[in-house]
Amino acid sequence: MQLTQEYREKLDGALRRTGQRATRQREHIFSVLLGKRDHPTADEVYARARAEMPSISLATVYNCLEALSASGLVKQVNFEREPTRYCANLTAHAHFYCKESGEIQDVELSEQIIDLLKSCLPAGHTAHRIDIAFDGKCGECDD
Amino acid sequence: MQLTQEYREKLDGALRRTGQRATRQREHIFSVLLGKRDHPTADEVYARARAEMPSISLATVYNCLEALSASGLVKQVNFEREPTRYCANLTAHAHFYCKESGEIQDVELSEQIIDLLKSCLPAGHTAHRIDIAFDGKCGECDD
DNA sequence: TAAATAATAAGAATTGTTCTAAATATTGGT
DNA sequence: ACCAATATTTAGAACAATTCTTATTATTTA
Repeated sequence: MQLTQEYREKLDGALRRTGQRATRQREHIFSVLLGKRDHPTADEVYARARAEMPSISLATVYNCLEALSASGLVKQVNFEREPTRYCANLTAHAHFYCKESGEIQDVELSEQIIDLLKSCLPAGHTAHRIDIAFDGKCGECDD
Repeated sequence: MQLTQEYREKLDGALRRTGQRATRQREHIFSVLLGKRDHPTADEVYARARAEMPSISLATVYNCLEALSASGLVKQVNFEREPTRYCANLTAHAHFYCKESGEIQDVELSEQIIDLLKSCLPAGHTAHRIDIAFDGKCGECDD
């Protein structure tokens, strides 16, 4: 899995802007996330990363995921107390988690509905992030 | 902190309905949550509970909080990877977390907006729970 | 190219939570 | 009220995800 020129520039720029260095490992982890757009845990990213870079360590995977999150290229997704998952979809979206199949899906949200949610906040409060997670049954698992 | 008759009946009924027993410890933990309606972590609940019941153990606190959640009287609230927090507010509401003050506030949501959110789901998907967490600055911390 | 700085690797440490097993409490049937 | 059956509590060990530590290696800057 090679990063296209476009994504490499995006990555280098984003890292530099946040005072971080572009390294082979960070590039590789980014390409792993772009390569299969499910919502892997750090362990899963580690397993996929090792396929092409056997010497990478789990600590480095965490480190890279943190660097990518800090640079704004990757989002961390949490469901209750489960391991953090990572995704490279940067559009405003929520997540749907089907406990039956274990599958996680992105749910696109309009600006409109985000604004509507923000309007529920008490005066003076400013939200710089909104996390929305649905729990339920997906189409396949639903009776 | 004594449970009112009303709340004791609510508790006993809810526990019985979910096949669980009413115990001194569960009553006490419930009263702790009703007594101060912030969003304490298990450790904080433990500290408060011990004030009146010094022999209670942390494992029991976790156990009671789990029993109360299972019975539907208490909600678990998670912010990213932080320790789970517990609250006895059962109305549909979101949470606002101010990282500056550390304060957590309930944000009431209308049925309308919940329905609107549900309507964003792909066909066939049913949500049996929606978690909404705002991150930002609250009125006092905002410039 | 050298010096300064940042990132990596490997494993130890930490944190919040769950598990285990023995002791205790609660419940339902007499 | 009493006994047996079952659930809960306690204390501490175990666990899983993540972070930290330190020496080594890579990247950047001058």
